[in-house]
Amino acid sequence: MATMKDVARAAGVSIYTVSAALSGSAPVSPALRARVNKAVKALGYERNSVARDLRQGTSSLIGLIVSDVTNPFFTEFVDCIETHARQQGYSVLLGISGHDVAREAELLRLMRSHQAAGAILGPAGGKADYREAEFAVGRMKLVAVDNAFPALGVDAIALDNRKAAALAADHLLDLGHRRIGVIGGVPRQHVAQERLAGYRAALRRRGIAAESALEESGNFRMEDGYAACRRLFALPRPPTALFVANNLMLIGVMRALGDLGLRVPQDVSVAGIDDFPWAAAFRPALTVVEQPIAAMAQAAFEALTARLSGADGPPLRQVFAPRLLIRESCRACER
Amino acid sequence: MATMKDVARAAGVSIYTVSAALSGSAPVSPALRARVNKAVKALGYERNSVARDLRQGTSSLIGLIVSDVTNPFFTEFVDCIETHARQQGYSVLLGISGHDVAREAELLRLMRSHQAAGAILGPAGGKADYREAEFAVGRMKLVAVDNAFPALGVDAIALDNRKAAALAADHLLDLGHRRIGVIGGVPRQHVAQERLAGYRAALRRRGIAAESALEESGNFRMEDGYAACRRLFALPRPPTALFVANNLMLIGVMRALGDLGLRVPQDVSVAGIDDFPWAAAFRPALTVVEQPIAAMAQAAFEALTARLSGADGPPLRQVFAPRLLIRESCRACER
DNA sequence: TGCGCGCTCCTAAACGATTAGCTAGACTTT
DNA sequence: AAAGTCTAGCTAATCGTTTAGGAGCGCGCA
Repeated sequence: MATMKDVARAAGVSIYTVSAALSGSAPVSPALRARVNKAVKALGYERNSVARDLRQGTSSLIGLIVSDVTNPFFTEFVDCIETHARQQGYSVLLGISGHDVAREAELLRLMRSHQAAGAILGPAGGKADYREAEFAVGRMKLVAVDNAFPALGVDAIALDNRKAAALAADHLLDLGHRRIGVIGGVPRQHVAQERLAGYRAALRRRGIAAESALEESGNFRMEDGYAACRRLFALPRPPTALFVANNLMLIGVMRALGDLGLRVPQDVSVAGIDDFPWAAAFRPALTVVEQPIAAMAQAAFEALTARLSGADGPPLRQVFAPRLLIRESCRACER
Repeated sequence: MATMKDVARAAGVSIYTVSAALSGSAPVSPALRARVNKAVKALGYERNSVARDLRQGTSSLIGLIVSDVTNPFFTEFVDCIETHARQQGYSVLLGISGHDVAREAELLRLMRSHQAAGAILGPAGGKADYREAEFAVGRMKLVAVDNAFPALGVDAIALDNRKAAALAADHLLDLGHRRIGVIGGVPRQHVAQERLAGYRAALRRRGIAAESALEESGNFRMEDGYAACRRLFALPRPPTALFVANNLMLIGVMRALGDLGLRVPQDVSVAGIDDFPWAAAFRPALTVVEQPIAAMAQAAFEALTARLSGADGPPLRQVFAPRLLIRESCRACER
């Protein structure tokens, strides 16, 4: 509540001196510095960042927009970004888009309006959604993560999603499965398209024709995985194995299989994308493709700070390698 | 980048008129309003919240400090709060304290400095940590959640933690267990103390003496649960059942039991506090005590907005009732 | 002594919005 | 027609910082 003016008066110096003493922007004699510090303590003064930000024209805020915090990928991602941000003196403005492009745009507007220096986001849409986009407009630097693709025109940090899907699919194929159901993600999103493409490519390489009845998709949420799984097993010839495009849907699938009385891996083999802290504690422990989340978060943050400290040039794209974690949810096909 | 001044010039009106037209703070004729709107669109003007906040002396930011986002309780809590906040026109400044009181204090300072209107937090410390606290200092309204207790001097939203622990412990006792190991939380935290007290009270009511060797504790994280569980089963006479004070440690426990080759519930019964989206998909499905997270988040947010709209009076305390979800991880004691 | 240089510190002008206080015109009222 | 009442819009002060531009002082050098 006390302002610099109050501190200056109490210390018997000018506002300038207080500012200089506190920020170190100009030399201040030890005597005055001591008086200032004493006054600061006495009054319990705390700098008003809003005034500072107004004057500086930018703030120490960075935006962080994810489509769904309850998705363990983003949960950990948020955790990592918050840590980096705090260590570098930034505060995090969190937004959750719920896979909704309009909400995402609104959040970006809000963050611009708060003069956030930059933002890291997992875009909610695909190529088609950002035609007329007020996406990278303004001074705010943007870094896209996860569902990131060149057309966005901003730095992008992504997994090699085709490879990730192929890793899981190949594992199932190696075990002899030929009817592999897939539960893909939000069809509009690039990340989902890539994973589906990776799955199809893996089948094609073995000369197996894609069967559209085996291709389901959902919105990356638990209930979508559940529903899609029920649909697949209502088929006249249900699959012998399942590839699920993300962790949340994988959980839904496990629940659905449990409800259907199907055992994993005895009756059905299941592999998914996205490791999560619980995957190994499951019975059966889940075979999944892991993303290097911490490394991706660090890369995203560093890409942002690089832009903030003036780096320009064309948008950069960093692709990370997925890794297959073979646990217990897949077994050789017996049919 | 365009300012009100630019808009005013483009529309041929004064800054006042632009402000009035955009905020509706004073009547503006349709003609001028239209000119203003046209200029706004043409220039792509967006209000600078920083300037507005400086002038108003407060901002539309609210702080949200949790000890650990990767804890599903807080993950969902953050999700709920963000939703309410966005709907009410607030933006969320996220901080993660990592159960560290100093970091929490630093985050609060930061948020005050950003002129946040208020903050919702899951305090990292216990009574002892907030002696000299600069806790509720300043104009910023505070609401405490989860590890909330009267001594904080702010509105508090909490679970009936004793009851929650007793619910779990009684369930195990009803099944005939007499050597029930407990893995408690951060000992410094009120929430952990209450849960431990609830467990002890349940034993006492059955005339069972507490045995300190069976009382372990951890920092509410997975690895703590894992380690504590290993210690309990290294005992000469290990427990026949386990009560685990939170979800993350429960996962750690399940992992540890798996590594030890112990089956749940055949060899050991396990009950915990905190339901989470995966608990029911586990094999065995986990018996846990559920907290009404959404209701608590709503209560927290409403408590905050009530304070923001001027409600004063003594700190309010709202206590929520826990609910036992009996699934498959507990079984009658055979020894 | 006079000049230049380096320090430390000050004064005052920004930053971009909100808003109190005022004015000019239109409309009533008598 | 004069006076009063509204209304819409303007001017200028204000929020709490940062910082350009300058002032005063001490010191060294010619």
